Amino acid sequence: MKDIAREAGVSISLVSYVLNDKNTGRINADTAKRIKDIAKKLNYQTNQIARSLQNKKTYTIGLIVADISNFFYSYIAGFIEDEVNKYGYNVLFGSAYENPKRFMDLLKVMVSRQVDGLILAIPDGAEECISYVQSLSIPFVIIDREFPQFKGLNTVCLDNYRSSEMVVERFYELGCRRMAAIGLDNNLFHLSERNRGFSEAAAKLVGADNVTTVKVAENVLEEQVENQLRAIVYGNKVDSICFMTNKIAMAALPILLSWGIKIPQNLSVICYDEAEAYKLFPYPISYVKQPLKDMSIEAVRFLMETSQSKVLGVQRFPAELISLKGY
Amino acid sequence: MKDIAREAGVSISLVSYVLNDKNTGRINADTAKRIKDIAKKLNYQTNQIARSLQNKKTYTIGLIVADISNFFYSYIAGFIEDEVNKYGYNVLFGSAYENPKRFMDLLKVMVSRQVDGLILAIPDGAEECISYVQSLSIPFVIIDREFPQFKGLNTVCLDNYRSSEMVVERFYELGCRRMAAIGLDNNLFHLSERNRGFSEAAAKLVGADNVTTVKVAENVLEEQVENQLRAIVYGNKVDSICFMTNKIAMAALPILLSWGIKIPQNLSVICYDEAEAYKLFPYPISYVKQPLKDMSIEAVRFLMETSQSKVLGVQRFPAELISLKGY
DNA sequence: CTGAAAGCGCTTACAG
DNA sequence: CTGAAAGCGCTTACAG
Repeated sequence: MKDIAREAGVSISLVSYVLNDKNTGRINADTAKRIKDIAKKLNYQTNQIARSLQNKKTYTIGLIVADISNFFYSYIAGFIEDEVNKYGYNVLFGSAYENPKRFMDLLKVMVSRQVDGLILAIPDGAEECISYVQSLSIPFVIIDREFPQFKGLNTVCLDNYRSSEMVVERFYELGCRRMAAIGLDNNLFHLSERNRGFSEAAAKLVGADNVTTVKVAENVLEEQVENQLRAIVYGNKVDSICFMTNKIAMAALPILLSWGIKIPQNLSVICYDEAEAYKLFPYPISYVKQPLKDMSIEAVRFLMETSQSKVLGVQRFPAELISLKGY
Repeated sequence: MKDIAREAGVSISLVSYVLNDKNTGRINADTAKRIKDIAKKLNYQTNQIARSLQNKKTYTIGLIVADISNFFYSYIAGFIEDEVNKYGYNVLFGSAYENPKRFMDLLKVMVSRQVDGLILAIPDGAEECISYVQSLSIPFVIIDREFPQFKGLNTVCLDNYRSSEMVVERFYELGCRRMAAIGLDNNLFHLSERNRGFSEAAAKLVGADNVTTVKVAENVLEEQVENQLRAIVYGNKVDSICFMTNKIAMAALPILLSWGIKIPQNLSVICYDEAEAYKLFPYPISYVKQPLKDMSIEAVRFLMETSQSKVLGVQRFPAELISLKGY
């Protein structure tokens, strides 16, 4: 800006006004044009750092996901990026890998970088991070997960309870009367709700004796999925099974395939989350689709309009049950 | 910092020195401890924006990929994030969606945000962006793609020519004598090299008459893949086919499946890029694995050590041919 | 219609 | 061992 001012023979202030289209009414049109031309000639790009320091606004949204290389979060990241761009914002991202300490570190980095808002997928066991982020004056919204023990959190997530009720209802329509679900063994509330929705709806429709629900640990997922699957399919002789997360589905489906189990003749299967991979599976896979785009848009919209300090509360989005090849 | 200084009864300068562990030798240990304690009590986080303005260093790397929701780039993004974190840096990312204008806009945003380095997957037709980024004083490295018409570019990519030679050699070992490849119809050099490597190696081994190579347009990929596949498989009666990008593979495999084609009995198939999805395919899929982690690490390493203004040149990483279920 | 000045929150060379 | 001062590149209220 100093260079532009010198070359145009005006003050830095004036350059600033012109380049930001402020005070346009009172500025000589010729001078304005001259300044703009020089700026273009010099290939001037605002130093956003300096501007941010003055404005106390960085036009940056911090996004902390569990793992950017997981397609669930990379989809979300893509939608969020597209959406914040519409408002002239950019995304600073980080993966916490479900690690509370790493999450806290990322949070502090985002804070020190003065992000204007945060979108957070908070890991299991990071409750103290919630208190911390609440103590900040940065607007934030929690995505995908729920923490009901904290009041007044702005949250965008799936209606998890209802989503697994839908799964059960579909199984029932298909004539299934012995249902199973494999879920993840952790304390994340949204996953408990999924499990609860399944168990309660299934018990009501076919009786608790005909419902099997098991949980597998994340760190030995492959191995436990195989063992549990064997017990459920060959032991309990169920006619339907729901994989409650996409990772479980990706571990379980190849095993069913290797056992020569036919879907849906031998077993009805419904998975959570949309995956391009289902296209490569030789049997039709129904799945619970989360409206990730709508959820992302809502999260961003809230942050952008939060200056009016509105409250979002917990927004639970309805799931959609998709039948890939119609069953 | 002002608050800390006031509470500690010292100057802001001193607080700065202590918090940054500078001049440690000359500072009273007690004073230092007192300042650090107060900082902790006040939950002080440096304002990186102010620091960056002064230091002319933002500790931010700009990453522009084609599409963050594509697993190829989300893997890269994950690796790059992990790696830059080791140096105390963060990642500002953007997806250009293969659109040169969008790419240029993202580039300018990154510039105005004073990123310390750039990692770029430059789209087809964005050559003028290269001149632009070269005119800047920001170190940058191109990832995945090559632009040989520009000299002195620092590039990290696959040894694409050699990779498809390997594919051909594998087909040949398997006894295949009529080979085909489906590639993408654009001008990206790295993809041409893949195609060229395939054509030349195949012509040498089985004669040009026994080699079919076709290209499909990105925007009507699904449809063209189906048509080309029909012509190749039923018309040309090839015994082996290589899908030159992961998108082509994801479009083609379900079609082969629906036609009841058995792999490798009826047709040998090799795809580009590692995809979790292959696990769900009922036949073994061999694929060309790019060492994305090594490539990401190298790109970051170069940026971090570029202060010594070294030259990287074009680093071509060797591909690995993976047989999922050994064929 | 335009400019001088203060200030955003830091860092650091310099003086004491 | 510590502090006053200048400055990073902008913005904006104020004066003229």
